[in-house]
Formats: sequence, structure tokens, C-alpha cells
Amino acid sequence: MNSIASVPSNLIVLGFRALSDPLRLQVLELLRQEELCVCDLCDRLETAQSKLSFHLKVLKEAELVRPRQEGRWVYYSLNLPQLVALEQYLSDYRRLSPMLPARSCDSQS
Amino acid sequence: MNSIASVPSNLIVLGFRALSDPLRLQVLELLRQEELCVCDLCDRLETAQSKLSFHLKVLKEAELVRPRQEGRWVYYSLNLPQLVALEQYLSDYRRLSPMLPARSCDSQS
DNA sequence: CTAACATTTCAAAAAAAATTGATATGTAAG
DNA sequence: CTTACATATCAATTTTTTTTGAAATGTTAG
Repeated sequence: MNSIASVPSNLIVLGFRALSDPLRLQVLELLRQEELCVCDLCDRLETAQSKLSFHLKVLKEAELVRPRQEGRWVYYSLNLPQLVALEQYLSDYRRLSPMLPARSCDSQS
Repeated sequence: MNSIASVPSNLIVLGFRALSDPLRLQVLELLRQEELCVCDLCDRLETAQSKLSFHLKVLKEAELVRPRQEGRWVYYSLNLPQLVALEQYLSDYRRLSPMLPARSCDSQS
């Protein structure tokens, strides 16, 4: 009697992982208002460029942001569909949650 | 010209961090259907008790699950309100996202 | 071509998170 | 009281993530 729970999709895990850092959340909040290039983000977050580049990579691999190169600048913007995908993953918990009362634990052994 | 983005609430960061692990997501998926005690979870996830205890602590500190002791068993259940809080944090990205086109980066230097 | 600049990549170091096995705590049954 | 059991905690180790500074890449301006 050993049902293994379904393994969650990798992109979902990557998404939540990308969201699990304050600096990365700040990046997303800035991008919410406008597309920004890396130097803008460094400026506004008072963060070293190399550090930001790392965190942008994490966000990009989670498909939460999209880069767009223009000359020597790279502009990042939100990738709304993936943010919505995570939102929907969570919203599934509201549906289909009968929330049964406790079941005796002894019955199994 | 240096607006620091607002620092996200700690509980939000803890929440996403807790969600950023496959095993913890599996725990939540199992709890979606029913309240379960630790030994049940060990059983179904084929995981050592000590390991699960650690992950349950992470979920508990993020307020995504709630423990309820009954005799020598501890039953865990979802804490829907906090899951909804995270969902709403994400849903804010859909609203209020004018998604302006690129702005020249030169204007600042 | 050369110099300046924006960004990425890399390697080393530091910090944080996860795993493991052992032990502690608390409850209940005999 | 003693034993068995469910769970939590702890310390040591391993693994993963993050930070940092330097070097590489690629683009544009002169």
C-alpha cells in the first residue's frame, strides 16, 4: 500500500526555486513596471553586475524572464505566461481539496 | 536616481523556498487529499523519517502546513490560507503590468 | 583597427541547505 | 515502572547555492 506521489514538473520546481530569493523577487518587481537592461537593474538594486547576471540566469532558466538584446544592451522583461503557470499550480490547491478529517493511523500496520 | 525595489515579505520568500523542492511538493500533493501523519508520509514517499521531519519543519516554518498532535502521532494538513497568499502574490503580476516597450538606456549615464 | 562599454562566463571561496545516523523526547500500552 | 513506538533534534558530512573578482565575449563609436 505504497502510492508514490506524482513527481512535480521540473519547470515548476525551477520556478519556485527562482522565486525563493529576495533579490530575485525584487528584480521581478522592477520588471513588472517596465523592461530594464542589466545596468538599470544594477543601479536600482545597488548590486554588482556579475551578481545580478547570475540571478538573471536563474530567472531565465526558470522562464520567468526573457532577454532581448539591443545593441550592447540586454533588456529583460517578465514572461507572464510562466508566472501564471505557477499561479495556477497553486490555485489547484483550492480546488479539489476535500480536506478530510483525520483517519486512524493504526489501520495500515 | 536610485529607487530600491521594495523588499518582499519574509513569509513570501520562505513560502517559495519551501515550494522549491520536489519532495516537499510531493508532501503537499499528498496532503491535498487528506491529513496524514509522519509515518504515513514516510511510507508513501519511501523516505527516512528524519529526512521527512526536516522537510516538514521547512514547510511548517513557511506556514504551508499545520501539525496536529493526537496521542503519539502528529498529523499534518495543508494551511490553505498561506497557499492562497502565495497564489495572490503571483496573481498581482497579471494586474498592474502595463508592460511598457523598451526605453533608451542611454538617458541615465 | 582600437578603445570603451555592457554583459556573460569562470574559478575559487564562502555560505546555506540537505542528508545521515544517532540520540532525545514524549506518549501509550502492558 | 518498563518497553515500544512516533516524532523531533542534533552533530557531522555532503551537496548545492551564492558571492566575488577577474577574464572573456560581443557590440558600438571614433
